[in-house]
Amino acid sequence: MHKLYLMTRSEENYIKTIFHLGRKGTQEVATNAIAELMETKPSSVTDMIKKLSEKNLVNYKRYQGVSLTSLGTKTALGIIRKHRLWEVFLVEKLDFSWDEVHEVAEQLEHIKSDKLIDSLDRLLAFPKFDPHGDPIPDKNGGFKERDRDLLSEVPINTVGVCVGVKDSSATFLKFLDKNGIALGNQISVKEREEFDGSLNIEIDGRNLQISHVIAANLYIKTNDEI
Amino acid sequence: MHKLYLMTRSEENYIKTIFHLGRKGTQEVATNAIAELMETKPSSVTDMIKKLSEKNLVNYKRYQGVSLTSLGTKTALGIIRKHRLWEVFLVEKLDFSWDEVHEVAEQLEHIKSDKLIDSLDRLLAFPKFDPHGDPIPDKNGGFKERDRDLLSEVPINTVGVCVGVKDSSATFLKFLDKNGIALGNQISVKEREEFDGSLNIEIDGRNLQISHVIAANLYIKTNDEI
DNA sequence: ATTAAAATTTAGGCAAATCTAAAAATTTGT
DNA sequence: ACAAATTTTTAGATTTGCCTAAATTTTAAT
Ligand SMILES: [Mn+2]
Ligand SMILES: [Mn+2]
Ligand SMILES: [Mn+2]
Ligand SMILES: [Mn+2]
Repeated sequence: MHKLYLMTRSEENYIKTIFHLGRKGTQEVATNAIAELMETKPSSVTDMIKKLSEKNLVNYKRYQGVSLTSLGTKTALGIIRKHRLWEVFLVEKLDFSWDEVHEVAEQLEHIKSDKLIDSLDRLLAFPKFDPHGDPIPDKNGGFKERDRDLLSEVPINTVGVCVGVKDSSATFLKFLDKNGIALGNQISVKEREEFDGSLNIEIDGRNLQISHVIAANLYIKTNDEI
Repeated sequence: MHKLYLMTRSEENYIKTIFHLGRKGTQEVATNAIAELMETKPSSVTDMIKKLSEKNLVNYKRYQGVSLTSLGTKTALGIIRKHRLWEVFLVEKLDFSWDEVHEVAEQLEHIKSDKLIDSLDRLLAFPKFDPHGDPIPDKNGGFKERDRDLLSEVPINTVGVCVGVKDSSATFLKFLDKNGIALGNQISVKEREEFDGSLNIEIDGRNLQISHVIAANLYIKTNDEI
């Protein structure tokens, strides 16, 4: 029934991009937004959208943007599941660092084999999150965003654990490495500088001053939950 | 220097096919042979050969067939290395059976990342042979064909170990499974039926009658070496 | 040595995925 | 409300990899 298996790599990349853009706003996804994220031209996007629409992967009305159908969403989740499982594999089994995995996972996510990905899942002991703290959809596409907050938005004296990054560019991740910030670290927010929004935090015992930009790209899971 | 990295999947598949066809005979590889193995048309092969020739991957003179250049050979060995390492991975780490790995490896062999393949090599403890008994080229493309003989061609009373298959189609491999024939098995040749070339062998203690066709697709490493 | 057969290449086309430039629709600003 | 700016789509090319059909070259058979 689902001919997901005869999708081209390009089609898969469009679907994935539309999924990511669609998550944030509740609006339809704009042609230009897709083009920008995929580093292609709007006219190319329009062409592809028409094809995806034919295949019932997206809802599309001219000039009105696109959204994924349920089939499209399912497809996107399948690709994201593969991407993130491969990222875990690279870190856990092949000793890649978290700033090296994305590029390779971009290739591996297009490998077609249900058995492969389910076996990989088992080998990795069914991980729930990837190396950047992003949730991994299960076999049926089910996944729960973890309850978490940007470090830049929690009140002073909040205590919690670093559970993810918003920006997962290699540049940012290497910066975090250099400053000894990693997922799993205990963090408490000591002070917020009103002038520039920088934070004084305690992380794994050490004191550290981080800019607002950094804080706005770190997710924390606070201890004070119900 | 080597722009191996900007080869398309199609180019890589042609190079790999030319390598495999070139191994056997010492002759140039024929256009039609490539077309048949790749299930494409001779005219398509000619088109691609021209492109590969431009890129200095094959030697080509019109109507005279092709052969790999040293760059082409190096490229082929790189792809074969990846293919076979992935096959080992699938069997050793993901519990695939030896008849299931080839199709997936056909996809995985095109993933571009030196770090990935070298780490995989390490994870697998630098295997020398793939699940079908074929040798795995090392990082530098060096590899030695194991000294072995077709079961159909050794004399009566030869004793040895089953080390490989010539035909590695799923059909043949499943047949071997069904008859309890696996790599590593001790084999001794008891009798050869002149009429049809079938063999009476002892394999891991059991007696078994196998047809000439089967024997002609099983490699044995004999015990009587220097 | 010719002729017939087979192998290979060329010529011309097609589909996918991209692009540039121009046209059309929508949104924004006053 | 209406012109200007922006966004999106269309039109027409290009590249890659493939195809069919026809022409060319090589090989095999008499
Ligand atoms: Mn990633
Ligand atoms: Mn990730
Ligand atoms: Mn194989
Ligand atoms: Mn193999």
